[in-house]
Amino acid sequence: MSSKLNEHDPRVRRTRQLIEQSFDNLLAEKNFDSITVQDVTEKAQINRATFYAHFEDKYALLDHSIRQKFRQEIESRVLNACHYTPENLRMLILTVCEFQVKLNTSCTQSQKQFAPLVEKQIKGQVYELLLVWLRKMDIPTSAEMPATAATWAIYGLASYWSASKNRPALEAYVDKALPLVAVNLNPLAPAAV
Amino acid sequence: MSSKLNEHDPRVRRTRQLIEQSFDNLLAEKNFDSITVQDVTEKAQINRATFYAHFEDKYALLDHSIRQKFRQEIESRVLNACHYTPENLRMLILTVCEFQVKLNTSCTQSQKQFAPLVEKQIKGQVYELLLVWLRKMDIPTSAEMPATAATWAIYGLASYWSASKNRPALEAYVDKALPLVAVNLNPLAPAAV
DNA sequence: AAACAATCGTTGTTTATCCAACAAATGTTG
DNA sequence: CAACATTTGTTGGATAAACAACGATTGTTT
Repeated sequence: MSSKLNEHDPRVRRTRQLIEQSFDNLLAEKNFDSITVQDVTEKAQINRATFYAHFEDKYALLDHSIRQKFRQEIESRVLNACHYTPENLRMLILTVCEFQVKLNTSCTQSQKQFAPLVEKQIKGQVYELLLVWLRKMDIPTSAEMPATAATWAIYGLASYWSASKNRPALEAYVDKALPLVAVNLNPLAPAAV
Repeated sequence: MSSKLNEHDPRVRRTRQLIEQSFDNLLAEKNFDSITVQDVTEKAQINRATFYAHFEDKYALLDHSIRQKFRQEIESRVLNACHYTPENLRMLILTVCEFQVKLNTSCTQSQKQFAPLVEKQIKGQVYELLLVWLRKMDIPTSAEMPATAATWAIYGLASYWSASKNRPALEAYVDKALPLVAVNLNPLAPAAV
């Protein structure tokens, strides 16, 4: 770990990418517990010491990987996710819902142990995004509390939906969820969504 | 260029690979003359100075690229190219013939200017390979002259074939060419092939 | 339990790459 | 032709990655 690496250095980007994709490939073969740091570095063709310059250990890599995947999921759907629009909020909720489902279906049984990790990362990402949105709106109150409330609301609604026996259509569900969340982001016009 | 880079260093292998494949991709887009070193390094996401640590200029890269392609062509056909067998010699002749044809057909007009370069690289590769073969045979005479004769014979026969108006079937042609070349590699039993 | 092997996390040193800057050569435009 | 822009090789200094080695855990075998 030592001092921080320069994120803009091409070398750093390269090795990080190599580590990430090697890890992804390994996860498709084995379960997480049986993956060693050596496995990752061998497949990535990088030195083992270099790994530790980027990640504290393989758990930090897992964290980062989950975070990355969710972020990509958002960015693939939203043109400019950096400011609030009702449409962006829709997409955010929708993304969280689908991410939940994907975990329940496409992932192997053995990977469900990471549910709490995933929850933490998703909430973190959502919270950060909502903070950005709120701070760009000129509101008198602080942004932290509305962001927290909205984050938990979104995650809770998504969990509820993904766990439902026979889920309603996603689009329709999100339409109903939207005003419940937006109310925290529109303090000036709470009912008009 | 400075001092030589360590060929076994993973970093060296990586950047060389990046340069090579960026160059290949660019050649598919533009013609060689309009490709700059900057183009290559930008596409490869490496620093321009690093390029010059690997190649003297873009012409050296072209040389290397041709050499590489021909070598791959051989290695894709021959299991163990490191010693002489009649079958390996067959494959070598065959490879040179097909390489010639490929240049005359699939390549754009503008790339035919490199014919002499290609000739030099092919002959170089063939010669090196024949030298290895000859030196593993316990023959009293030196290996250089037989290797030279065979190299030119192979290249000449391949050129002749690829330039023919209506080419005979490659397999049949190679069968006839084989003894003409093998005679230089079998000094002890020249007629028995 | 003891012996053994594999993995871990760290360290000091060497090497490759990055980066910014430069003069020189080349290409382009008016 | 002259002014200008682009590309070319090269340089010195900073930083990331490679490498080998190490003690410390951890896991396995007997």
